[in-house]
Amino acid sequence: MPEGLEAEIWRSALDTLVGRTITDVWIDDRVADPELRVVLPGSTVERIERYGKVVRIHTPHHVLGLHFGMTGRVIVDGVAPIESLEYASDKDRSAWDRLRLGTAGATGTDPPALRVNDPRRLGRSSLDADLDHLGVDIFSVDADILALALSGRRAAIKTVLLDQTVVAGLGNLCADEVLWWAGVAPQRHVGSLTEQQVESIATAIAVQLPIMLERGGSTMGELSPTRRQTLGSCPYDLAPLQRATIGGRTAVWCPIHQK
DNA sequence: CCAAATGTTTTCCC
DNA sequence: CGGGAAAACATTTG
Repeated sequence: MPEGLEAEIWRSALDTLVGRTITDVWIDDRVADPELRVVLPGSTVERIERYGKVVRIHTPHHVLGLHFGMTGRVIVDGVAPIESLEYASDKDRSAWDRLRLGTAGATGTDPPALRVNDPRRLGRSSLDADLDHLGVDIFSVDADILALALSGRRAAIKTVLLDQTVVAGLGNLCADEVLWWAGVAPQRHVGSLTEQQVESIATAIAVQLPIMLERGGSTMGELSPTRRQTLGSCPYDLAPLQRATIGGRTAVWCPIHQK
């Protein structure tokens, strides 16, 4: 579930922690840096930042980076800003918690201020990780920047858009959604795209992602999870949607208007 | 039992 | 060192 849009929703929700002092740190050492429990207690949350799919919690001397893998979710003061459809039968199983932070101040001690819950354990919590390897953030894309980021790449556009070193924050759902709006087929190789097509992709990123964010995240596009799964008809021209594996991920697209 | 799942990372080959 | 493809990772759900 978590793509850049979900990370942004969680960043926003985590703003409530700013100014609080971290008192308790509990982590699953398999997916979190053990140093966290040494350096975080006693430090104050200064600000919350997001870059790509990573949420960063700044304290005076360290930055706690949260990456959510495929199934990570955030619970703030006992409330989940996003309710995942996946694993919905038992979503609050505490055995799936990978990180818990308790804070002094605002709320009592009972629900941890922050829980990261991740059944599949593909997410990671890191300390002072750098972002150098990431490409342009999804909310900073324009046509020129995208053209530059794509230059030198030859693989299918869908694959390249998912590469976090090219554009940081696009996941499988948003990538398909963007290409659907841009009218570009996912298997098209980057080198074969016209300037106009690259521009359309940049526009789709700039226009549609904020709309999806407002609606609640990467599952709120025209190619909804239901439509993807049932392979219904294209909402634009009613042609039957197609599905294939591209770059190791499931791609869904309209064979008529996506060229 | 099998396939698939919203994401990286690693490995191997050019 | 870089691009690309495929496998690996871990766990649950349908």
